[in-house]
Amino acid sequence: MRRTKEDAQKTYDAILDSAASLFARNGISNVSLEEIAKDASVTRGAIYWHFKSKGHIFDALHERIFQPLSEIILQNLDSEQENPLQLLSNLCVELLLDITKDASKRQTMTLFLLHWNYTGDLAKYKERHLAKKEESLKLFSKFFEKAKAEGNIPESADPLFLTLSVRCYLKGIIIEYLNNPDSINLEENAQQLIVQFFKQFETH
Amino acid sequence: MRRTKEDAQKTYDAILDSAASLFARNGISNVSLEEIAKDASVTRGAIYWHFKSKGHIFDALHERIFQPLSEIILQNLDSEQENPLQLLSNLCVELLLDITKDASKRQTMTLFLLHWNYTGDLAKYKERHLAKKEESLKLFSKFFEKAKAEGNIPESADPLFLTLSVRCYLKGIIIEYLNNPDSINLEENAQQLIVQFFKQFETH
DNA sequence: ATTAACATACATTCATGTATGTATATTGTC
DNA sequence: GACAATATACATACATGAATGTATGTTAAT
Repeated sequence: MRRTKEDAQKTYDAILDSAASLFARNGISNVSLEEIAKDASVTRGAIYWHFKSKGHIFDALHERIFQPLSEIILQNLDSEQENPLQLLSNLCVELLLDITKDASKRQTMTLFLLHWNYTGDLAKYKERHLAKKEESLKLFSKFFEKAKAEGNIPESADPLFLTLSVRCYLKGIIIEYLNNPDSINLEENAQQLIVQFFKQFETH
Repeated sequence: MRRTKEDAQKTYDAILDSAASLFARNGISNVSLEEIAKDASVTRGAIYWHFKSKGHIFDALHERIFQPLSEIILQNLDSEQENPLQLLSNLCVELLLDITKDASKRQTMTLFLLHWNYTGDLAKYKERHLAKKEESLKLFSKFFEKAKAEGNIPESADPLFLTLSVRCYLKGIIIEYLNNPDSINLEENAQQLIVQFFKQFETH
């Protein structure tokens, strides 16, 4: 039953898709390879052909996801139209709205914000994954550096510190939403949540 | 080997202590009853005597924890000394500092903010636990209601909405800290993180 | 005497990993 | 361009271990 290379790529993707969906719903350690296989309409044999273990699947998912994220941020950073704080604010709002619309991204977020848990088998990936997250999140501080350069925030402000603040706020909102979507109507309130938050940066 | 009632209570507590510690470190489904038993210096027999299952232990932990939390908030709410926004701000700072100091509270937070995951066996507890969290978190809005009554925030502001915002921010900070403590120096920065955040509520 | 508070032993299930089978794409050779 | 040789892309079968739940044994408090 040997398949063509394209076929193989398809099953590879199907396995990752199923894994992402199941991991997000049930948590990594509550999902068996058998479940993933069934969901992807293959057997465990196929999974073990493409991946060494469940941990390896998890690692592959991380790869597939964090590449695009950094690129989006960089793209936004490049556009020089408005003032950087406004840009960052808009980016945050879009990110939140995106999650409500795109099920795949929602799964991803759920997986890496809620069900991460790097114990046992997954321990070996922790450092590398954290490093990658750090790297992409550091891009956020560029917005504040620009804002500082243009005088939109006071000289005394520390870009890294403000970045941390935004990160935590965003993370909190997203996690709250993923945890129980009924508690926030993100589609309605994302805009206001962010705008209200950014008022703390107004110079007066 | 029948023990006295006090002895029984001690092993009951020891089991919960061990479970909290191990659950927080490794995630609920990555901890076996055998591990808990060993850590508590008993056998699985003792655990099955006191609890029906691992899920039941989890549920008992939830009980043991969320009672005190509500009480703390209510206590703070009662003191009428300063303006309510200042009170809330201080409460938030203290809560953050507390987590850095008190290992037990840190475990609790880790367990219920990070490793919650109500799937399979735990599904039956989800609704009740969420309701209890909702209840205790709604107390936060009382601060904003007071602030509104005293004219510290504009008439147009919605207490529930502002509460949501604070909740998300706090949650984000705590989770970021629990996730990797190296990324935030909470002991140093808690104060500033909160003060900066509360600037958005200043009327000007 | 009875039952509470466990400890021990066992039976079962489930997930993982590996070994093996197999059909077909692909590659090299003429 | 036909044909064999080989590696690929899986499926199937099995072996192992770990975790759970339960049944039963034991001891001392009540």
